Amino acid sequence: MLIGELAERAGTSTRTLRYYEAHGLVHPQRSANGYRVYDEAELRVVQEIRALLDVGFGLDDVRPFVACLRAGNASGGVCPDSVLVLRRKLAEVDDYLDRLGAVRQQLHTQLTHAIAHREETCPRKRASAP
Amino acid sequence: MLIGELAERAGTSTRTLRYYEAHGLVHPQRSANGYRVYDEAELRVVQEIRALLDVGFGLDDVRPFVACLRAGNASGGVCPDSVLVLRRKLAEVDDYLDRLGAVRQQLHTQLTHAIAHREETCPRKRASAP
DNA sequence: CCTTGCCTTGACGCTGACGACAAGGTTTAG
DNA sequence: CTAAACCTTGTCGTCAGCGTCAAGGCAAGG
Repeated sequence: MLIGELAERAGTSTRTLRYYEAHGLVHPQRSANGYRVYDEAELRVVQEIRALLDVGFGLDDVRPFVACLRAGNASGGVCPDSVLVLRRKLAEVDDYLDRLGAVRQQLHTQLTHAIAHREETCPRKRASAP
Repeated sequence: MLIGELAERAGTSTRTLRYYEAHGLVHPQRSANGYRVYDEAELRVVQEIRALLDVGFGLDDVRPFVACLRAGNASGGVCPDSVLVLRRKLAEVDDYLDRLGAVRQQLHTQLTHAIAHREETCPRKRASAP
């Protein structure tokens, strides 16, 4: 399988696949003319990479998962290194959820305050929207 | 007040203040020697900018709040344009919270699965941790 | 006069995951 | 012969909010 085919099958671009290779995530063989040749298994690998990036992982975070897949596991997440990353990411996400929740609260408060302010400076006849 | 003093009082850098100016958020006067001269009110403005950026706003989002403060309001959030931004941001945050929650769920599931997998391939004597 | 400590503009660096070219080789079909 | 459709490496651009020099002007104290 050449790079174009893999790109299409994985729903990505050739540029992306070369980028992953430059960062050590895929190691295609080369045919006589210098073309990259991928075997079927790489499709799974690329799909795993894409899925993890979509979820907010960085390329470095993805590496253990790729290695895990290459080691013959059906899922990239079952190896110890992957689990470490999963734990760390879960903690990060929880952290972010907390902060984002606080932000949401703040926005809500500001909005409420602004509405109240509008009612105060420009009151309606009783309490009804037009 | 010169730029260095404002920077320190606002807890930021001179570079940052010049950056805000380049993007039309502050308009200091100039003294005879070309130095930027800020009046006291600008401190509030800069603090508002910083607060909003910290919460995840972009510079463009911040503009209405600055204008609102300059219009004499005690809070930058009470003007109609600011309220629009607040509403939009609240929606964005809610959206992001949803997606982040889904991601969290996925991570949790993967972790659970990985633990189960470990128990399966490398079982303990009964069910206890060392 | 010299140093110190402000200030000025200008311009490159950074982070991440690519997109978008440029300039060229290969293979196949017509 | 040539056009089409692959492939190659290399390099620059993107987004945001600054950090970090660089090179120089201005003011004041000793």
